[in-house]
Amino acid sequence: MARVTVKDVAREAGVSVATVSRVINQNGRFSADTERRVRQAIERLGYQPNQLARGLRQQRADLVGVVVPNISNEFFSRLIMTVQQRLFDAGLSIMIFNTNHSLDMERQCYASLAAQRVCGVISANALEDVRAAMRHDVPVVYIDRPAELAPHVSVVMSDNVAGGRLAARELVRSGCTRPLLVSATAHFPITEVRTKSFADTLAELGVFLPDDHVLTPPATDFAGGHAAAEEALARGLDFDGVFCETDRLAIGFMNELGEKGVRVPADVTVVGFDDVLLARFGRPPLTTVRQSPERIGELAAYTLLQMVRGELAEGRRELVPVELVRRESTMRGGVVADS
Amino acid sequence: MARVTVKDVAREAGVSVATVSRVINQNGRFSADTERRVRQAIERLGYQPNQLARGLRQQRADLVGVVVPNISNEFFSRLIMTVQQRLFDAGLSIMIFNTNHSLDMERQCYASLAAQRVCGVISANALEDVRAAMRHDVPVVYIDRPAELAPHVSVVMSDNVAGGRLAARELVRSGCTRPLLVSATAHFPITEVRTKSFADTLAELGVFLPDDHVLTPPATDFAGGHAAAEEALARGLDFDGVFCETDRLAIGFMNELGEKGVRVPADVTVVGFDDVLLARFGRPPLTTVRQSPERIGELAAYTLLQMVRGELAEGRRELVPVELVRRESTMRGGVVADS
DNA sequence: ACGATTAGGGTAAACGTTTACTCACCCGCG
DNA sequence: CGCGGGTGAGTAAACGTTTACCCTAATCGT
Repeated sequence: MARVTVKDVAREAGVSVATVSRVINQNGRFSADTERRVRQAIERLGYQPNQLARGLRQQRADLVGVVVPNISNEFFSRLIMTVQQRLFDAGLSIMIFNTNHSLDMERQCYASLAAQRVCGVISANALEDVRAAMRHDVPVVYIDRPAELAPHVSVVMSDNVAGGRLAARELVRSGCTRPLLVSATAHFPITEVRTKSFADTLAELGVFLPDDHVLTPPATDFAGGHAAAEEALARGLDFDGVFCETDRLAIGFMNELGEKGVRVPADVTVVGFDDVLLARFGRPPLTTVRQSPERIGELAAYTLLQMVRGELAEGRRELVPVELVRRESTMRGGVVADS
Repeated sequence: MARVTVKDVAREAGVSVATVSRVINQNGRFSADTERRVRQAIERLGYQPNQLARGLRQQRADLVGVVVPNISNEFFSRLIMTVQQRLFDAGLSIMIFNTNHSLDMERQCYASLAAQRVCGVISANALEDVRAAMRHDVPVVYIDRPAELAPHVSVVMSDNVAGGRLAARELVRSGCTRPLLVSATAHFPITEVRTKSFADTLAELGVFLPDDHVLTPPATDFAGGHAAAEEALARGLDFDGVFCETDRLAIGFMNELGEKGVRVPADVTVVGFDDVLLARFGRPPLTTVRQSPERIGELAAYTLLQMVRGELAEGRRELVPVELVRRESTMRGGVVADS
């Protein structure tokens, strides 16, 4: 299986390599007849341009780096799927890196991306400045990071202020007067904004959130929620409503409540954040603030494309709206499943 | 930020480019003193070798392609995390593609990987022959695909025969005499093996699985399980135990049963497959056949590395053991949460 | 003492593209 | 009829590495 190069195609089509290149990239001039001959030759030989050579010549690869803290978090995997789809359609491949929330790993990722001469980077929950780390002024889109805008630096994130407010209002609406907060800030700094907005809104509504009603479990997944519920019950905290800053926290929390005979929503109402697939199919179905990784990914990809093409000089900031999805976990008067 | 090349390093260190290259790649000969000078120069200039140029020269990139059907499936995301970690440690970057179970998309992925001149491919649940599609005899590790071995072609998968048997035995042990099967074969051809082994074992144990007790929902996630349970109840099927070929199917199934007042495990016992994170924290905690994407990923990465380095001529087949994790969903005599 | 070997390192070709320069030709216009 | 401009296409340089080949000096064996 000898590799077929542009030279072979040129010979086969009876033209020069320059012409072949021009046809492939649709720039420069060539006659319709020549184009046909070249395309036929490409087809016949099964030619595939060597991206390495192309990248070397153009001083950048048709490749973008995507850096996320935890790919097995549904938010990020869904984000990646849309980003990949959109960029693929634009002829770009993506290179995904997982940092495990580690700064060290993040640095290594940026180094690797720099070595690959990627033409752009999308970084979610970045702990560090990408361009500084890469020593290269490649376009960057930050997701869920409060970075300053700059030329070639954009930011996309959910409207966490609105999110926190929606959660607080829904909890109060469901009759909650003694709230509890399960925080995710330890792993996701951005959620600090949610927390603040949630607390502020509660205060506005005249509901008090005591300091010891703020739990910060060691993880933000089911196990974390489970642990938080255990702790709340063990410490004998008096609460009738919970805001978990992540659906997985909320689901773990609810399940542990169930184990201990505390009923949701009868005894405690619960609001999550994200709207993961399971939120709808859990028991009870979870009321949550939906953020759309698809929409965020779409915007990130679109923005990056613009920057890569030089169509966007200044960098932009996008705040993606969130929406409350009301389900059983906050429906006090609603249907409570069996039991 | 002008790119610094090997030439700059050579000048800075007072040696030739060849020497710099030799030091970086640790081949050829050079004195300890020279090495020190070169390393210092690299450090001072912040030099990072251009992977594109390197790849072009060596006729292959230090890059491996990873192709999966659905990255937001926990099995695959965990698989990817270990693969990435292992290969990264070996100096390789990975390029992930998501096919959405689409043959068309899969073909495009292989084409893209061929264009990138990757040095290896790991493909999970492949629908097609990778090397044929790539027109290039790059080393390949298939995951969960019953491919024929060949030079540079290896296969890693869970022991689905044992898995199906474990599930059947556990269901029968839990007292099930009227089993139900929720299949995933429509999306994951490999699970046909599970199905067969499950059915065979039931037969051996003298338990009959009627044809109309095999459900094949349109999806293999929570929604699919939900739908399957709805269908089973609507059709008035008489069953007291269920094997769902995926944990997500099982969880969706259980939750819908709960909605309808059917108790697990009192009325129906349930066995899943995978052992996703949630299995342990669900209500009730799910008995399941654990397969380890980490172990599979590790093996796949290791095998690919060997093939890439030419240390493994013939291709090998690895069958990764599975294990039964018994939890509440099959514990008839056990503690049943409230209700 | 002298040829053979080895250690250390330099020179330049090659990898497969893209693209800046060319150049030949044709057409239309004065 | 001469000439300017446009059209189509070829030539060759350049991108940043790696490595085959070569050269010099030193070491070693007899």
